[in-house]
Formats: sequence, structure tokens, C-alpha cells
Amino acid sequence: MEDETVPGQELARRLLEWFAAHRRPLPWRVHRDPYRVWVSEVMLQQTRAETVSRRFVQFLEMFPTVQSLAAADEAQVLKAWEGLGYYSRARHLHAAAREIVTRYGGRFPDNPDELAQLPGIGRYTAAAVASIAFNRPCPAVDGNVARVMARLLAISGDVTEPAVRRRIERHVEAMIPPGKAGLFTEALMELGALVCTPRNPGCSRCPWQADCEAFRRGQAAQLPNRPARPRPRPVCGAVAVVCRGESVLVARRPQRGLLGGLWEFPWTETAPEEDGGRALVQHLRDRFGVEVREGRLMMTLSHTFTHLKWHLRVYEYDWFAGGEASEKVEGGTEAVWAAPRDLAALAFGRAHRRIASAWLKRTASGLPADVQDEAPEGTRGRPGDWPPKGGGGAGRPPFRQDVLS
DNA sequence: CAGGCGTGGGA
DNA sequence: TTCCCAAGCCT
Repeated sequence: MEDETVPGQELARRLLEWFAAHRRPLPWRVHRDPYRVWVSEVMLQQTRAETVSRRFVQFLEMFPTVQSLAAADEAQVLKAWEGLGYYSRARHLHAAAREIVTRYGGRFPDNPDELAQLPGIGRYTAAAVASIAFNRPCPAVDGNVARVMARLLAISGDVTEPAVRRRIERHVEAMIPPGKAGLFTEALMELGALVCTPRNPGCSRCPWQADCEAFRRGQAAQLPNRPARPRPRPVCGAVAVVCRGESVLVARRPQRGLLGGLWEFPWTETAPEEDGGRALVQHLRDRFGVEVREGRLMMTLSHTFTHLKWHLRVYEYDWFAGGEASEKVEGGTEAVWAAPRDLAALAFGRAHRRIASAWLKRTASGLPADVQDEAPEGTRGRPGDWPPKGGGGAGRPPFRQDVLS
């Protein structure tokens, strides 16, 4: 169409030459079947390739085909996804697998429009799967590609804006070499991952250095311009580890929203300066029908999400009464008494997994519970000063709560 | 459409 | 320690 085409093809030729020499042997590049391409692309969303490589291999061992993934329970899939974050990806992956099996007979759609109808597959992933798995000439613009192109063209606008991204897509589409769409897509992302990195770009190693407008202007490291993210909002809470024999009480979070479908210890949000013990005991009674004897502080911990920062006080209780049913409790909260082996089989988010690990370690060793945070004593994690830097609450005595009246 | 949605690693 | 992310999607 435009006169971009000819120099674009020369750029593509040089890129593919570079890719042939520097391509990493990543596990999802061994076989190029649509299932593996799809799983890897979803797993790579907002997640580093180094993290994904291990987990991808494990996931493929557990779910080697789209049929096996579709046949699994969602809980199994979430367990396989544990620790990877953005758990809606796992739920969507599972739902899409079922749709591919039931609606498409187990054969993936080969075009971006149909792919993008599937849950968890957006504009980028649809184009990536169509180009890499089916060699369709679709421009797949992820963060890597957006960065490379923003520098190549010296685009100063926000590359997360749809209008800017569509402009980049048009440029990329014009560069796709006939018959080599998949290779080109991989090569462009690899360039962003290995050379045209966010900080300290390796311009001296770049096959496009001579054509890069940002490099010519000495702006490569400054582009693209990304809007600053807001600081995580602090949330304080009190967590209950209720012990009943060898088991502890755990509950499943709602399917939607933060850590959806994962398990956790019962907890309640508190004001920053309160120890939360009373509200927690009330919570156990109201929400789970469980009465406990007394509580004592077991540990404190902080956990940062993209948009939240949890400051948790974890209390250990001995069960006294209630909750025998170990089933659905009113309000829709599913709760169970989990033995150590159950804890290992359930999927938790990072913070609650750490609580489970701490409890298991203490139980196994027979040692008394210890107030312990990740920081050394005297800096953070003193029971009377939580959350750290929050102000107030100095010198508060350790929580004790008698339940029975 | 702006904001919700995880985690681990590097500067 | 703090900040910035890393192969986005959904509502």
C-alpha cells in the first residue's frame, strides 16, 4: 500500500536473520501445535518467560492436550496455576478448552476473529496464536512489540492507548513477510525481550539500529512513555488459623474477583490500628458457625498486589464448637477442615500459602508458634506495631480473646 | 474506558 | 526499601 512496504520488508529480512542466530530454545517452541502456542501465550500474559518456562512444562505434563484440559476440574487447573497470578487466566483457559472441545470438536479456530471469541483470548493473543500456530499474517502487538515499534518510529504517545496500538498494528502488518508470519511474530517479540528491552536497550546489538528513529535521536531508553501506576492501596486484616485436631479451617473465595476460586484462611478486614481479634471471632461465628477457645498471634505478614497491599495479623485458635458439617455454609462460602495433605492439594494465593506453610512447619516440628515476619526482630512485624509505618498502636499487648461467655 | 486483576525479579 | 515492571484481558 504505502511506501513503507519495501523498507519494511528489508527490516523483516534482517530481523529474521537475527532471530535465526539468537532465538532462545524455549519449551513452547519445541512443537508448534495450536494448543501449546495458546497455553504459552496465556501463561506469558504479564508474566516473565523465565517463570513461565518451568510452569509451562509442568502444566503440559498434567494437561497434555486440549481434551485433557477440558476434562479436568477447574480446581485442578487452578492448582496447576497456583503462584502464577492473574487466576482468571486459568479459569478462562479451562472454559475455553471446554468450548474448543464441545463447539469446535477439539480443533482450534485458525483465524483471529473466532479465537478472540474464546474466554481469555483478546486482540493480542488471538493474533499471536493465528500467526504463530497457523501462519496467518496477523499483527500481534504485545508490550514487547509496542516498545520496539515506539522506538523504531519514535512514537511519543501512550502505547497502551487503542489508537496508538492500532497505528502500530498497521505498521507491523505491513512488515510481515509473505509466508513467514509466525516466524516474524516470534522474532519481533524476541527482539523486544532480548535487545530492545525496557531499560538499557542493547542498541549496539540491534539489527534495526540504523533504522531506529529513537536511537537516532538518542531517546531509545526513554521510549515508550508509560503512565505511572498508582501506589497499592493498603488493606489491613486479621486472619484465623483455626485448629481442630490435625486440621484447619479454610474457605474458598468467590469465583470472581481477586484470587477468585482460590482457598484461604478465614479473615476479615480491619482498621489499621486495631488488632482485629474481636471482629475475627465474630466473623468465624457469623460466617462459619465456628466457636473458638482463644487466640494468640501466630505471625504477621505483608503482601503486595498490583493495586493492593495487605497487612495481615494471623491468629491461631483452638476450635471449640461448630462447623462440623464441613460443607457449604450459608452465604455461599464453601469451607472445609483441611488436613496437611489437603492443604497441599488446594490452590492458595501467595500470602495464604505462606500462612499454610508456616502452620505446617510449626505443626510438623512440634515447636510453639512464633510471631514471625520476613524482617528481623525489632524492625517490622512486632505484634504491637502492625502494620509497620502505619502509626498508632504502639505497645499494644498481644491479642487474647476468650470466646465463651 | 479506567481500573481491577498476582507474582517474582532486577535496578 | 521502593519502584517498575513482564508476551493482557475483562468489565
